[in-house]
Amino acid sequence: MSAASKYDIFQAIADPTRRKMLRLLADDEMPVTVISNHFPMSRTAVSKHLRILSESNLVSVEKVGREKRYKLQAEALLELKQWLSFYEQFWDNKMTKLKYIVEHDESETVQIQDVNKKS
Amino acid sequence: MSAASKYDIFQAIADPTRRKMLRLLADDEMPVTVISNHFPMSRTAVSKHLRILSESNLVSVEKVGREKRYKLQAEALLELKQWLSFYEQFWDNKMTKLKYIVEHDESETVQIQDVNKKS
DNA sequence: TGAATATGAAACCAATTAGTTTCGTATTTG
DNA sequence: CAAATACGAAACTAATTGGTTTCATATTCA
Repeated sequence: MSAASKYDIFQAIADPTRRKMLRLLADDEMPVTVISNHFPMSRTAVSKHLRILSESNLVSVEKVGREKRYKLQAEALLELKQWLSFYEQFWDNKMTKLKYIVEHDESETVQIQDVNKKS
Repeated sequence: MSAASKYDIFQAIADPTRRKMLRLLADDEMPVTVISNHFPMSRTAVSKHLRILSESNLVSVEKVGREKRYKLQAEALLELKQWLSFYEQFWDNKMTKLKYIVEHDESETVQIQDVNKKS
């Protein structure tokens, strides 16, 4: 597929500014200058963030005339989803427990914390 | 609930060492010394990583005698899942497209890349 | 063609991060 | 009680990060 991503996706989304950029690009693709209007930093700084997002394949770039359109590539987030999926078993267990408590009406008001209590 | 997490969860999982620690603790809770046997760094360094995981509520600590048992708190990852869920709409679109291609047998061998091609 | 626009590379800087070693304090055990 | 064990705080360091400004290049437009 594309070149091996130099940047870790976990690293890429660690920065709040970059997460906001992804969210912005989810609405529409746009060039650097437009993107930088949404952030309190220089266009160059924005450009650097975009490079990191690009190197982790979270955004793609298309040159149109003298501008470069940055576009969200959400599929890159599948790696994150996959990573997360391993841990779902733990929530599932909690959910199962919670479901049990609710169904057996062990208390009047269900307190989420109770799910974690030692039995 | 617990004290406001000083550490961002995105930040916490950005580090590969910390991700490995979470994976290790998924198998069982254990004290620092045992954990540090799995990593090529000092016990103190491991301890610092655990503090970050702890401050983002990804692990909890229970003091047992002179040791402290670190335990995975996978529910903290729900924040990540929620963040991710917003972007699922994009994969879903791709999936819908792929499903269409498969069902209408547009080519002998389905090439995943085709899904992204301009129409 | 010449001015304006869009962009990133380069050099630089301050703050943060991930590690180290050294030391102090609990707790257990002989 | 004294020695051993478990742990983190403190002080320090090197590398990385997130930002800056300045400059060069490509493209468009009048």
